Amino acid sequence: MEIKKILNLSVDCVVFGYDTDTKSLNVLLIKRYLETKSGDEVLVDDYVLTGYHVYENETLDDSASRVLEELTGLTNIYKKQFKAFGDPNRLSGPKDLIWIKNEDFNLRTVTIAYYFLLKTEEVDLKKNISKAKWFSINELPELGFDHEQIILEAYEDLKIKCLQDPIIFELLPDKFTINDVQDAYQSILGIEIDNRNFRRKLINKKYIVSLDEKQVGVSKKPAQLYMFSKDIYDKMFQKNYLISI
Amino acid sequence: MEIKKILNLSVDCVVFGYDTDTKSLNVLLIKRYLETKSGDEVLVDDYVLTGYHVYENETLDDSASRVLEELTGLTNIYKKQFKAFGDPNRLSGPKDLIWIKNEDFNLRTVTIAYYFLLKTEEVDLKKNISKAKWFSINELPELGFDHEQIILEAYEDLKIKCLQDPIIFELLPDKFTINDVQDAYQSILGIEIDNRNFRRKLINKKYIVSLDEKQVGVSKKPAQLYMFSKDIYDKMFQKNYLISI
DNA sequence: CATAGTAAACGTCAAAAAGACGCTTTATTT
DNA sequence: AAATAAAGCGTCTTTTTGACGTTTACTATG
Repeated sequence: MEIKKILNLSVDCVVFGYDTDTKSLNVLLIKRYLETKSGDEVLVDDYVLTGYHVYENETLDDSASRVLEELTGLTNIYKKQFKAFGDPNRLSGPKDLIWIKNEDFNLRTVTIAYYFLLKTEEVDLKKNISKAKWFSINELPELGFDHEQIILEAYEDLKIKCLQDPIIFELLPDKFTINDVQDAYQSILGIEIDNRNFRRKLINKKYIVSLDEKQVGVSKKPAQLYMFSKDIYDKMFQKNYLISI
Repeated sequence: MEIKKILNLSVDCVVFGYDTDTKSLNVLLIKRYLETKSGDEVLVDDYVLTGYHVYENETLDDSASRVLEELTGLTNIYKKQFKAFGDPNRLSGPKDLIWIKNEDFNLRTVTIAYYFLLKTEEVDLKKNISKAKWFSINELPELGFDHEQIILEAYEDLKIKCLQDPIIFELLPDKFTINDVQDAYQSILGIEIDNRNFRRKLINKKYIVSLDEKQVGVSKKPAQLYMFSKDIYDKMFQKNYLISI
């Protein structure tokens, strides 16, 4: 009995990494390989998201976590399933080329897209065999398939989510300064914030905990370090709905 | 060549309808039919969401819209794709029964779940062949498959979305009173709101437009009618991001 | 036709949050 | 020791929110 897939299911991962030094929100992308029908390998000058088939006995969430772990070695990273992409022709490409990792290139492929939030520094790219590279969200390279659209939709979702939940702290180191937080908001949202008002607002949050530590190795006045207490946050907001339409 | 699907793709639609009279948020569900292997039809005492296979040349969005139109006759209804459900065993059920509409019952089925927002009164259930019925979100019947989970996740998403965007007006008639809006929020969010403060706040929004009309046929002082101006709203909020973490 | 009843609609005051902006402090570099 | 530059504090005003008392306008009823 010949088995023929008529549908292919994958996950794609938009890995967001924030870099505190450059104040840049980055996306982790991999160089795309193609091979011709004759089997020669061809390097195509574009990038794609990491993604892979969903295994037979795997949940979608597990699949996304697996893909991330294979690429970065990281587990327990903030993850959000944000949209499914499944246009009938979404993977159409050069007809004589077949994506090396995907023998089902000509099938309809539905992908469940996730995004992850982590610190750029957390990922050790050198130990990776793959041609992974960070790109600023503002300077994306040529992207294969519909991956630019996927990234931009992830970014939109992230921006909105940023304003509702304290996910900014997923992107920042455990110990951060008030200005780190402000910079992250400014960079991600593309806005300017008054430092003095922002400071006051943030310091007054009970879940922003002042540490007995200051920055070291800075060439100006070292700033106070803080941490985010998820415990306190969760206790404060066990369902607080505020109408703000 | 035998063709065997190893994966089944469907959309499921959570149709939310708000009833201004009963102040209840309802979900449209259909009685589930099963048939045994011998071909007898059996009525199972539970309900399911409307959903169907995604056709070969159809986008996911189109598929959801088609399913809604087949059930309700309605088009151009607020629609949101909110999550994909694809656990390997998510459609497991009684082994000797096969869902009448789904010959792929034993396959892994990934469903892209949408919710729709409309007015309960808008749907004429009588002209429907299907056994569709409205249920209050607070009094759901026994549900088949994982559809209770899907509904509850849709509801959670709706509650959050409600607080960000003016989607409440998708659930209300074109002409409504201030109290209608308050009732809808209270019912959907399960909260109490002070009428005088809510009133002030809502009336001050430029996109809440007072009409030259009042309620008719009420046995008390008839209330002023208002409408929601999407035009004005859109002009006001062409990206206003407010940090409120 | 007056009156009672009820929901609609308006108003006030205080507390809290947001916005704008000036000034001081402190560690480091020169 | 002075200069520098970012960190950090303070003040004043405006806006928003929250709590709650009062008035108005329509229908129903006697």
